[in-house]
Amino acid sequence: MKLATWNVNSLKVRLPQVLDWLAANPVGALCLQELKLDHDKFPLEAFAELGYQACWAGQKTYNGVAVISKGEGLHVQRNLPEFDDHQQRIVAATLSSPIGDIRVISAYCPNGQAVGSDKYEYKLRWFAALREWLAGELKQYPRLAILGDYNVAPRDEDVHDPAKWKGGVLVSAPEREAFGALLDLGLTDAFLMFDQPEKSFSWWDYRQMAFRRNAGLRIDHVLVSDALKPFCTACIIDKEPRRNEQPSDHTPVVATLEFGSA
DNA sequence: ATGGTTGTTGAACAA
Repeated sequence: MKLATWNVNSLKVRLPQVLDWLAANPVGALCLQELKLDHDKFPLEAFAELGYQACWAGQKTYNGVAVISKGEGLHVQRNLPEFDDHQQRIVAATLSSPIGDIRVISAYCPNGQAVGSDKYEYKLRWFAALREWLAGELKQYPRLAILGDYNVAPRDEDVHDPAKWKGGVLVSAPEREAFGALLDLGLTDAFLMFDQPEKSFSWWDYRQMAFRRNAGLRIDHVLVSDALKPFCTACIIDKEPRRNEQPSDHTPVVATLEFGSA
C-alpha cells in the first residue's frame, strides 16, 4: 500500500495531471494540498472513474486539502478543532488496511511569508495547535500517517543553498523546532529512513528556472507513527510530474507500506 | 538587481 502527498497548486488546473499520475501510480491514499477550489466544486466523479473515493475540505481561491483513497475514508475530520480558523488546511480520514485502521491526514501547513510577519506568527501558532491535536489523534489512532506540505525544510541538506536561505522563512530555527516538536510526538520523517540521493527536493520555485538548476527545498513530508514505522519499506520523491507541461511547483512524495503475508 | 513565475480574481495577493 502506498501513501502519497502532492501539493497541486490548483486542482482545477492540475486535475488531468493528477489523474494521469494516479493511473500510472496506484496508491492506497493520495493526499492533496492547495486545491484552490470551493468545497462543492470538487471533481469527485473524475476520481470515482479511476476507482477512488475522496474526503476533502475545500475553500475558494486559497488552501484546500483532500485525501483520495481506494477505500472509504471514515471519521472524517476537517481542520483543527481547537483552532479557530477559516483556512482549510487539514482533512483526516480513517482507512482500513491488513493491520487494522490507519489514520491518514492531509496537511497544508502555512507558508509564513517572511520571518517576523503576521503570517509567520500565524504559522507558529498553527503548528502548536497541530501538535496538540495530533497528540490526541495518536492516542486514538496509533497507526497514523500525516502527509503534506509542511513549508519547513527540516535540515540544511534539505535546502539547495543553505547559506543563502539561512534564517529565512521555511528554514528558520523556530519553524524547524515546530516541525521537530511534531516528531517528538512519536513521528518519523519516512524519507530519512532510507538512503536517498543528495540534493533531493520536493519543491522548486517557478522563477529563474529553479527546477532546471535543482534550486529547490524539501518541504513536503510523510510522517509515520511509531506503530506504522515498522511497515514502511520505502519513501521516494517522484520528480517526473515536475517535468510536465504547466506543472505544479511541488512534486509527489510517495511512501510504501508493506504488511507481509505471514 | 527587492527582480523573477504561476494561480485566482479581476489589481492585488499568495506562494
